[in-house]
Amino acid sequence: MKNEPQKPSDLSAQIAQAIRDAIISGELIVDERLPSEAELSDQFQVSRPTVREALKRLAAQSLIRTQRGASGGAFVNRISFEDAYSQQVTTSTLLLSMNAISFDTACEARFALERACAPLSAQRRTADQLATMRAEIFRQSQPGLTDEAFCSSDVAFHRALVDGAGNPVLSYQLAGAVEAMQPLMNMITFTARSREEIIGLHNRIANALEAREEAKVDAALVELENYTRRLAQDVAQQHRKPA
Amino acid sequence: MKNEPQKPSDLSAQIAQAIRDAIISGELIVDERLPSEAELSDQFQVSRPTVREALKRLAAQSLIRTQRGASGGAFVNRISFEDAYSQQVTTSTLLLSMNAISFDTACEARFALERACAPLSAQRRTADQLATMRAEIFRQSQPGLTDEAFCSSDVAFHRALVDGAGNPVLSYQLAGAVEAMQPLMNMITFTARSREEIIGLHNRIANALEAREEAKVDAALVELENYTRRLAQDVAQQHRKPA
DNA sequence: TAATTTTTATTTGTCTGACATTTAAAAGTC
DNA sequence: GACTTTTAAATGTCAGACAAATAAAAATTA
Repeated sequence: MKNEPQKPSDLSAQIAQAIRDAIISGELIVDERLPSEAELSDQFQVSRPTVREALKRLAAQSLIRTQRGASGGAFVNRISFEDAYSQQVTTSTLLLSMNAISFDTACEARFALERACAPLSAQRRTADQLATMRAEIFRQSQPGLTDEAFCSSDVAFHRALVDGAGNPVLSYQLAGAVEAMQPLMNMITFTARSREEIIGLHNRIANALEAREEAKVDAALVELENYTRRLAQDVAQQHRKPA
Repeated sequence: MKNEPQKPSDLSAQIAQAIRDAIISGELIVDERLPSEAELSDQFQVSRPTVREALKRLAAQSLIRTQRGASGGAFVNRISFEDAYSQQVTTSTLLLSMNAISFDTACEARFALERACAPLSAQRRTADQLATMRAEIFRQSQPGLTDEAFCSSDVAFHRALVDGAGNPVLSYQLAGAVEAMQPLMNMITFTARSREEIIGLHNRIANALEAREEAKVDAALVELENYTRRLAQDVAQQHRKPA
């Protein structure tokens, strides 16, 4: 854990980086206790508030956790898929909403990624995952369902599809992407979408997965992508000439 | 920007969450200036150090940036692809190294994702991107190249492939994944890999992209995946019986 | 008047020192 | 030996101060 590798400003950022590097390099291992704030103050020759600001930066990235009391302190955190996933969703959501990503671009990326795990899912999906998808389809066909509930069920359906691949790395990457794009999707297709059409395609996906037919899963996903993009184009068209 | 929606501890985390929510909801927009630290202290009824810890948490996520001096302050940051990308690499790298992800799992995910953008890349790759890939292949075939340099060239090659899809969202997602997995890849294949074999496959990929033949790109990627996984199995075998 | 320099006010960055709170371990008690 | 009390160590929070940067206002000068 060396001391100052950066340009001269923002001590707390420098210290955070030094500790971060130590964690990434393996110099500090999971569940290892960092020196106390007082000791870090001495080591880095800064005050305790500065050290604390550095530690809070690391805590925000889930790199450490802190515990109060005797034998408490800051500990290197084992980053869980949940941690990584929720961080990715936050970041990706803002990234998309702040950078004027076109619906088409987001949609293309989303379905490209989803189709990537369709073959694996066709091979490996469990009965449980299939049941989840069926249950979500059932929810989606309930008459009184709000738009919000329909969308969240939509996300759950696709999440089950992705989880079917049985690869936690894929699930982490894809679920983050799908969820981050959902607000963008919803905003455009909220009013225009036909639930029947979507439910029909969901059913085709579920049936294809049940029969473990990769090609049919892929075909249904392609249709869903085309339908979604067509929808968005229609909505855009209407916005241009609202007469 | 409401005040306390959480359980009673870690004020700085609560305040950070409140501001984070305000940014995500759009209540605070890009480049908008937050109240000064003193004003936030008043609003949230906490001391300035506590406010500062909250702001540092947000800065660690690239949600805000700060500027000193008169008319300085904390501003809502427009998250760039670079920000999101580097954060994702850090998180994903640690996620993989801390959770005993098997090489096979990581490898499967990586190539599944990469194959997802191969068709798009075949359609859209620019002459420039193709030239980048050729240049990296050339580097890889230089005799005196260190293992580290070979690996970083490998990453650059695949990055160009991904960028060829012309979809920044895909590039962001994929490049993060590929780069995060590279250390894991290298660790296992460093000594055992045959550069000739890999360069041959890279050439096949580049040729297929030049001819815009999706199927051939995919086939070459599948072969590269199989080769890589076979390699890893061999290495694992040797470790078990080192005689 | 116009350009330049100086001053000033505001804001973040950092430090010192203190107290509150939590928690595990040590000491004491029955 | 089991339980209670005390103690010490650590993080969480606060108050007040000064340093440094920076933009705007004021003063100065050509």
